[in-house]
Amino acid sequence: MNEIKAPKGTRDIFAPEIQKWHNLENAIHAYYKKFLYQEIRTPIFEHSELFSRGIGSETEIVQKEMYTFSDKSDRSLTLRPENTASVVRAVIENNLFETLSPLRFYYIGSMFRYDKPQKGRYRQFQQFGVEVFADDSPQVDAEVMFSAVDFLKKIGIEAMQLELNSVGCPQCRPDYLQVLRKAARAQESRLCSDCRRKIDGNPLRIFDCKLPACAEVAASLPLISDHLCGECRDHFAAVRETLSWMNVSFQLNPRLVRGLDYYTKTAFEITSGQLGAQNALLGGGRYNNLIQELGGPDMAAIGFAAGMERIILHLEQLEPARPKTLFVAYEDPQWLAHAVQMAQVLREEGYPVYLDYQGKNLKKQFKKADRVAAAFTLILAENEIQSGSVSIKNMVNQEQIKISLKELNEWLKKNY
RNA sequence: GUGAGUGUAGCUCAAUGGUAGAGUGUCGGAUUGUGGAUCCGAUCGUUGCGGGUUCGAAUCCCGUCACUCACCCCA
Repeated sequence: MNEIKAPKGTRDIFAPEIQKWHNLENAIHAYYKKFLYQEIRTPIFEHSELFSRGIGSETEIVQKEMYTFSDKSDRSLTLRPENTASVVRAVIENNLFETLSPLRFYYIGSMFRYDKPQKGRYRQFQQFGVEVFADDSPQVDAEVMFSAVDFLKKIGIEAMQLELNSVGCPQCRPDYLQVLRKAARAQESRLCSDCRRKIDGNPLRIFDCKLPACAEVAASLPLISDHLCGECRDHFAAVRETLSWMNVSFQLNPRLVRGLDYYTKTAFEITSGQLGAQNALLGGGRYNNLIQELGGPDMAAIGFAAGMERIILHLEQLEPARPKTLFVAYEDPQWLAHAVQMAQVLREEGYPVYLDYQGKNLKKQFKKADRVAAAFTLILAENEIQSGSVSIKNMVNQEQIKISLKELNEWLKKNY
């Protein structure tokens, strides 16, 4: 069998699951309007350089996970692995600082990463996210986190945890990393080979190692929280205080690291125990230097991105929410024209209507009506046509009545 | 990139190395204006793919691909 299948890590979404996606998308649009966010749609692919400069050329994502290709003019393009860099690019390119206010955006769309698929992780996956520009207030950080938690609660997710950290800024992080490297190197012999490599690369990752020996070493390593500069420390304190005003509970996690280089100060993640190994539902933070690095003004920003497949995994299976359907049946092909016209009229009135063009006899058509879960079947036959009426059978309780066509609309209004 | 498990009918799954099956679904029928239930009948497969061992392979071995889960990383 060499039939063509969906590429590894991609999937088809259809009924009944598609209903969850509609619900989730609608909820996002509705919820974020309340905070004056506006939707932004950016291209699915960008110049590769946007991501290597934006996300960081040394990150795992840029190093090994990008879908990069050359187009026919030899431009290096990349399917977006995340959307923040694109949004920043769009805001700069279109001078949105000058024209839109407030500078708050949300997006919904596909991202692409060449990862090995497993539960909750795909090569093409959907994220929604928000970005707030031009405000360095700690209250904005808190509001963004509140909205994330509140939104997830409103769509029915309870079992989640907000984890919070400050990853410092260009003033304090380099100093901290030096201290950390030094401390790690002092205990290098006790670390696994993986962690030894991390010392020079990204020493923060040592905190993630699950080996007991490494965890023991990690417990003794200095924490960023003790090495923040005055500004970062004040900002972080204000963020936590605001969260408590807002009644948002959180867990401080001094080991929380983000996989993208652009984060400064606030970093956060919402995790869930129900997801298996890929337990991050949503992650984000502040990125006060990215806009300038991508050629824009010196402007603060904060945002997050959420994995929609992972959210969908948490949503209860819905009843197939098919709207109540009207089925138009005709006893003999000679009445097909009447049936078609009736369907047109009913659809014009707003009802979902189905009829079976290959219906050979009523028995078959009723079977079809049953399969499409029709609520009512409208029957046209010689009897009805001649008297200018229609028979209506309630498919649930099997009651059947005959009414004149003039009364049909009225009847539907009452009984549909 | 690394590791483990699983690949049999559209779907869920059986079959000690000896003729590939069941349930479900689909289609047809149980007399001509009526579905679901029941009954009867039909349809359904290169056992993921390619090699090897064997008189004989769905079954054992090797390879490969896909799916699932985990490592890694992340949403």
